[in-house]
Amino acid sequence: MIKITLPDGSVREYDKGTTGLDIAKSISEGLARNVLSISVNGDLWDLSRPIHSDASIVLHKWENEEGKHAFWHSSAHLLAQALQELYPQVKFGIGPAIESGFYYDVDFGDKTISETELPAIEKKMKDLASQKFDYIREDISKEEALTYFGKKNENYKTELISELEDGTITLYKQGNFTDLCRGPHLPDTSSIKAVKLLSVAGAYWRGDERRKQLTRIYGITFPKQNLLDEYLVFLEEAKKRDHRKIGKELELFTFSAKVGMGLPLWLPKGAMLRERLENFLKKVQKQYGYQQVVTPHIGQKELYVTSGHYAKYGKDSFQPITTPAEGEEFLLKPMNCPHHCEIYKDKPHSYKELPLRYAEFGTVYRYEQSGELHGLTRVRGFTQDDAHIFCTPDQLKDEFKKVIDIILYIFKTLDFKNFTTQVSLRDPNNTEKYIGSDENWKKAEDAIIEAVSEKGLDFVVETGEAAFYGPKLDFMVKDALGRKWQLGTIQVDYNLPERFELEYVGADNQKHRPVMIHRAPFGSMERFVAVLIEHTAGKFPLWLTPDQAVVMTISEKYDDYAKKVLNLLNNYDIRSFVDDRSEKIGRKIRDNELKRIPYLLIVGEKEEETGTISVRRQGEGDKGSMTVEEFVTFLNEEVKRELENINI
RNA sequence: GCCAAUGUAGCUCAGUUGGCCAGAGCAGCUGAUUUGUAAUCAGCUGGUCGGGGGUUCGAAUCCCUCCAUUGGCUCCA
Repeated sequence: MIKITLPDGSVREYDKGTTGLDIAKSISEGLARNVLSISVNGDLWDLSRPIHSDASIVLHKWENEEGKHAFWHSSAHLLAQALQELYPQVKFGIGPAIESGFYYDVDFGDKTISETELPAIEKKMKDLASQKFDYIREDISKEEALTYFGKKNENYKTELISELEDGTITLYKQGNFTDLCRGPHLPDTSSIKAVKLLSVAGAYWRGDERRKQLTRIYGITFPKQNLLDEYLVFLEEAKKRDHRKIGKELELFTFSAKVGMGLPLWLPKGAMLRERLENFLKKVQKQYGYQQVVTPHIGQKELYVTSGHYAKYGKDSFQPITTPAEGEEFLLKPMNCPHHCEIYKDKPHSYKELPLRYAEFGTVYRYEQSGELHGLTRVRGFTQDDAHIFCTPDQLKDEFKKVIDIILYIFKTLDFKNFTTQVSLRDPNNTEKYIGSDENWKKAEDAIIEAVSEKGLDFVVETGEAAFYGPKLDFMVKDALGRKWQLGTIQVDYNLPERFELEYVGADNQKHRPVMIHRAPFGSMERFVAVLIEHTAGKFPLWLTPDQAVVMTISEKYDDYAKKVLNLLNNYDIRSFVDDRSEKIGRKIRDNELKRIPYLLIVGEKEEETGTISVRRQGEGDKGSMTVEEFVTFLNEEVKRELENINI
């Protein structure tokens, strides 16, 4: 007998060689029906794998990430099995579970596959699933594995195997499909009830663009049809929140093929929104001792040679602008920092002046690959809410922490609750990708980790993700479809001060080198607005929204009164307009609701007689009537509430 | 840049075994209506069917190419 410890601490005895499924059955029939995988002493196992010694276990169901993972991983194998039957020539790459579903990368040889073929593959998957194939685990040696896959000409598999350590390799088999796999898997295919293949895409083998591009098929599966239905509804809802769609509906921005792809054109309402965001941040930054500066959109090539950007990105950037006579070369600026370094160099600095904080809403231009462009989130010309802090090494950590405060304040004000933070460090095995000394990198990386830890942020560390001149802390927020975007960023930089030979005179009357912090709380106005749109579905906070109120007339008899109301609102700085179309009030309500105008003000006979307005809140309905002054107070209090949850 | 797909009026979309002057709803314009809490009625305007080339007696429809967009991959200072 062996002792099995359950998550609640209770211990049960089982025969040696019992399985996860046996344990589940011994607890309850319902659990046995729903359990998908098991952790044995912290390792993920199949439910059918015999347990030979004492262990503590956790059973995973659909509701657990581990359970879903096993389910989708097994589904990827099912997809592969279906592909093998339908397209015998196919060769397999890898097929993992992902955050929502799974994919399989396959090589169809000369054949191309299109999405029109997906329904047939789905059908085959469902057929196979209902045949209840067991997922059978098998241990073999590396040599045997190489021979086995070699015989089948599975060159992607043999490449993977040859890189594995010598020893035992596990295979999983269901029906006549066998795959190299660590597992774990479901006991059998029958629990996969609902299948949806979502898209076909190209994906380079092992993520290397120099290697062959395989066909990736994305899919998702569920143990019940209604879960799939719900997921498809979610996808539809997410589409409605897409910032590209809402941006068009609310007339915030547009693109023109004639102006150029990836170059956003901000329409009046979008420009208004953006301006308010800028003013909001300027106000916060003023309190933190930032000073606004302004620099041009181009700079001499030499500037970027000095900064190191030219060597790193010159070939992949917009190419230099040349002058007619003198043959000078200028680059569109890809970053503001070199310009700000030159501002710093305008005069000598004393340690008493530091930290110096130069801020600029600086528009930069980067050549992004055409296939990368995506609405406002990935563009070729964008405005960073940039600033560079020049400080002494002693001041670095405190300054870094203050920047974190600004970012958290902004996220809180705009109700971004589900952000993640990522510390990006240099790849120690690939240091030639970066500039600067090992010593400076260490100092910079330590400073970030200390500051972030002291701030109590919950962060993940990614090595190899640093900027080429320094490590960074990024704040990531998801869009409506769950795609992660980097918004705020803070970067520590010892290198540019050296390259630009920046100095200050210390208390010891000696020259010293300052440290630089690059930071952008929004990241870029474009991307930030995009994510804000998706978060709010276009219902912006009252303080930010382009139009706060609309005055709607019952009939044209009340046009004059409506204009009086509008004048009053203007006097109180309420952003508003009149809807005096010859339409019924129901129609005006509908149209302005759809335009996400927060307050709909109705004026007719009653209101004119009593000198009031009838107030309706977007999405909520009638709020009764009040005087314009009362409404202004009411609205201003709401704005105050939106902005006051922050104490700097 | 690569793989796959899409592109018909300002917007959403019909229209493919190739065949009468290419359609609808919404938006816009004109007129009627003077309206009380999510769509008033009528008329009209609007498209070189993404651009170019080809096949054909005939192309929105088939082929080639370019452009743009979408979903991914690679990249992201």
